[in-house]
Amino acid sequence: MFRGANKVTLDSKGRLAMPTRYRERIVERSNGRLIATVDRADRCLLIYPLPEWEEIELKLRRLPTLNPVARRLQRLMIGHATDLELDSSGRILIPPSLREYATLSRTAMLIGQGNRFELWDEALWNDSREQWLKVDETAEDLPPELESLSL
Amino acid sequence: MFRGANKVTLDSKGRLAMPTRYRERIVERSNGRLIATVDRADRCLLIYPLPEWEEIELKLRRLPTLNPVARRLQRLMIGHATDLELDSSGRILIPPSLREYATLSRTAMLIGQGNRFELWDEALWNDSREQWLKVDETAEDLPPELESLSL
DNA sequence: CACGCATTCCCACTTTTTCCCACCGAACTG
DNA sequence: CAGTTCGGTGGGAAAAAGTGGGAATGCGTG
Repeated sequence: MFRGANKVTLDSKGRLAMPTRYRERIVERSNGRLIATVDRADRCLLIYPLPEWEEIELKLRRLPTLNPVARRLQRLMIGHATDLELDSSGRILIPPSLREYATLSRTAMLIGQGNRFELWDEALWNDSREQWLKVDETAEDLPPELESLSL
Repeated sequence: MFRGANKVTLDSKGRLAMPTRYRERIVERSNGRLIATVDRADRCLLIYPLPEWEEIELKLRRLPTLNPVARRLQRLMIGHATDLELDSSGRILIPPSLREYATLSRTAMLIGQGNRFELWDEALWNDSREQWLKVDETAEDLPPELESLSL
């Protein structure tokens, strides 16, 4: 599983050096093959090892094509899903369109999230985090799944 | 399967270079033969490898002819279906009538959607995408298939 | 039958992408 | 404290992909 927040840099060609502690696991899990796509809610990218992604894609594709909500989700997620591969120096190349979507500049944050990574522009990540901390969770109605959550 | 968003250009003759990463798969799947037709809901084109299309056409033809909705779907989709073929440089020629339907100008987006592609005018794609992102999905009634979806 | 328009095929140029190597800095080790 | 190794970074060269134009072929028309 992937954990932790890493400050990473995108060079002028859009390449990103995957932190070494993840490399071995990525190679053994998917032979270095990854899929990047956009996040539906936030301006960040989601990066999955290929096998993990294929499960998700299968679920998405089974959704009814004529349903507008499902269609929207398919277009965003499958429509932006791009194959990436670790190069000989353990870097991945983020294509321009995805870079634009997530407003990625030179410094970014790579966040481990279990079966995937999230890639955020550094400034946006910091701002968002501050926002999340400000929200008073107790004032909200928690969905039932969270009521019983024990951390 | 086809995924990802590709910026493509239609030249003055209406030709579109299929991104190379898809070409091999298209050739082995259907010997380079594709079908383009119109989308029911949006001003974009749908492009299927021939065998995939034949399945779709079969499903459409099985729909009850007396149902007006089904009839409309048949007329739109089967009625606009056009044979395309990859030429020696991996390009397809989009016929003028379909170009008009999807208001395609010089720059377009080719979106992989599993068993098919969608072809959008670039500006329309960008606008639509922004619209989709603005919608707060949680506020909508999600179809039951989506409720439990974990990405 | 001849002419003109439209389509198709093919070639060549330009730009982009990919691959590879070399350098720099930091950290660890002897 | 110096030497060595490893991770990160940048750039350059080779390869591939995209783009446009021109010639040839086919079709419809006058």
